[in-house]
Amino acid sequence: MVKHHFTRIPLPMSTENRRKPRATASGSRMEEVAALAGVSMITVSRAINTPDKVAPATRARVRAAIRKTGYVPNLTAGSLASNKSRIIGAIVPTIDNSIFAETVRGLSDTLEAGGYQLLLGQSGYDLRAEERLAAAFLGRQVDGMVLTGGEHTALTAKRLRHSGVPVVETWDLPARPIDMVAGFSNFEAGRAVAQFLLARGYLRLAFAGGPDERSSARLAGVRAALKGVHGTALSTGRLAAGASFEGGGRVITKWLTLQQRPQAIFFGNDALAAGALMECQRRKLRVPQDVAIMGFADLDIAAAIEPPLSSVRVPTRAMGESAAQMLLARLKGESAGAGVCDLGFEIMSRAST
Amino acid sequence: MVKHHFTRIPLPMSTENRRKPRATASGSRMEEVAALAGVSMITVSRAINTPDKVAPATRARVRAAIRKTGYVPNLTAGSLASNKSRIIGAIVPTIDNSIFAETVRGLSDTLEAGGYQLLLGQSGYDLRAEERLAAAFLGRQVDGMVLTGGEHTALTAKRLRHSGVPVVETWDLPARPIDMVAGFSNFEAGRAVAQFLLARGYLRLAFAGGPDERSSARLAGVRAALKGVHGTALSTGRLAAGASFEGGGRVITKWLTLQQRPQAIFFGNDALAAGALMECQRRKLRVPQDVAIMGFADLDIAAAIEPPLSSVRVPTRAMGESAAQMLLARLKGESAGAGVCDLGFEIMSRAST
DNA sequence: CTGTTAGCGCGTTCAC
DNA sequence: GTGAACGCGCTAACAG
Repeated sequence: MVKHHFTRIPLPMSTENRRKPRATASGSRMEEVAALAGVSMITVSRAINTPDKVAPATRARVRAAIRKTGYVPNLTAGSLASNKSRIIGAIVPTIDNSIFAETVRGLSDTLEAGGYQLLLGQSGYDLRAEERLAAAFLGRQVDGMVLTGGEHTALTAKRLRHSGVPVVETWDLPARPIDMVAGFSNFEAGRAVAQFLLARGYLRLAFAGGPDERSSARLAGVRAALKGVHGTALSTGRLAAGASFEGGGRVITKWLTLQQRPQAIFFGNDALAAGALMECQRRKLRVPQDVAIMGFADLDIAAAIEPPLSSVRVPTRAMGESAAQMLLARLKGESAGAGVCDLGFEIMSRAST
Repeated sequence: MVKHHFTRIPLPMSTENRRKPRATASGSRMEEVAALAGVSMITVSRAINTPDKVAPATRARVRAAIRKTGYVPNLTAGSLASNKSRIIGAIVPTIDNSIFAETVRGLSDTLEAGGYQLLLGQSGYDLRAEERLAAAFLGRQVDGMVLTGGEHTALTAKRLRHSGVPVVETWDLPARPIDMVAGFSNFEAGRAVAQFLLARGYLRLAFAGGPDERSSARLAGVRAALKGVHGTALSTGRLAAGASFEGGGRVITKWLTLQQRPQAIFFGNDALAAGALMECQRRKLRVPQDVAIMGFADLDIAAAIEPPLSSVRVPTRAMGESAAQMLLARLKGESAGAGVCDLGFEIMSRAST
């Protein structure tokens, strides 16, 4: 009697037991295209990715076959094989706020033109959330990362440094960047605003901004400008994250209760400043006579509102575009690319100050 | 003499010629984790993806090994093997415009809570661009798609239908949806606005909106409401895509040149309407006595501006959240999920009308 | 310019 | 509860 005790005989699985080709309604595979065009798969691959390396006649046949089959390449498989995803991950605090939306738009437009796509995450100004998103993005083999600001958890920074993918930090000039930077100095912007206001005769200033790192840097800049200047004063109020018209209005309400009222208020962004301006309209307060108002970011509303709002023009869109270009350059192998790109800012003096 | 005429002897390639394990700075592979934990790869996989199916002790050892190695799973490889990417693709006209930004935020937040990520594309109101983006997203094996509006190229619709991935259209109620819908009726919104204005005694109306399909639907609704009502008139002006304060101001300038001036202007969005309002302030025109102004979307600025702006509250954020929930439900296998979700709208009557 | 071979890193399938 | 093999669909590396 034969004892059936085979300790593993690696028989090929019966065809029935093989994993079925996926029930993909999503169409044909490269193999079919190759068969139809009478070439090998690699030729199809090249006709798609590097058309120059394929003879024109062959290329035409492959293209025809692609059209006939309705073939859509599976980029996931391509990514796995090539270790290139052609995806860039970007993390912004929020997209509601037009200031970051512009940066995302610059990023997205430039990346799409370069054949890359944007995986977008919102951190909600929460560095833990940023950490989770960054990990998830790295797991997806993004080819590059764009972050907002220079403040991250230690783990985020470590992972990104070790990942080997190019990284661009935006919206600030971090003292110790992870990799590349496309930003401007929030500290210098704060200082410039304070100097501007001082020069116009406003000595008692107020600062009303968010709790984030960049806002803090601007506040530090304001402090630096005021330091040792006689007769100056600074009140500060931190607002919850986010930029609302309503929040700006509340600052005016609060301001009215103060004893020594500040002569000028520097807001963390134009939405707050515009909200304050509208509250002043409602209360018949004169701007800038009763209180001068300064915004930040120079959104469209700054020039449109009455009275026009002084603000700080920052390179919102340019930061996105530059970040994308720096990444694209690095990904093309131009490793020499500029490391830190200071895109500057500009004080826009209008009627509100 | 032996004749060396081997017509292909599949010798293993010499080790030197093998493709090198990628120069990945990005860390360890699952194999190393498995070795360290003394288990097989599949157990590591299960400890990550379906922890319940692994004994607690084993799970703990795997977790420790993951921590020690700093292992980050390669989701691309996982996607290829499982045919699931845990990525949702979304295409909006633009992200600059706060109205879509809110929807994207709702989407992103809900998807991230469900373990999915958002691949974002901007079409710039261009259906061809949408077509390209949709193809690229499908090629990336997205698990679901979210589109803005119900108008797409025939090819886009066909590809999406054939793809088998769940699709949600937002911001309108298409007559013939591709799959699911989370929106509201732009036609009815237009009609409701016209009826609202007529009821308040404004008979000569103007419509100033963008060139997109949803704007056209609202205009059609306005027309329907005016039809057969004696003494009414309608001027229309189409603005370039996008919503700027400045554009709204220009409408007022144009309006001043008209002979029979419309008594009320219905704008395609609040940015235009607010821009118009600010232009009126500048020109000392009284709102609504000289001209009534109606916005759309009920952005924050509508309630904040002076005079407060009548508008139509639309479920910007809810559309994003609902779209995400519908997709997540479908992806969990709850195929019964509601097909069309009309989230409605609400006329916000304020001082500008 | 075109083809052959091997394998990217993981999840699925079945067996135990 | 755990494991072994196979292959997802494509591209890198070579040879011709």
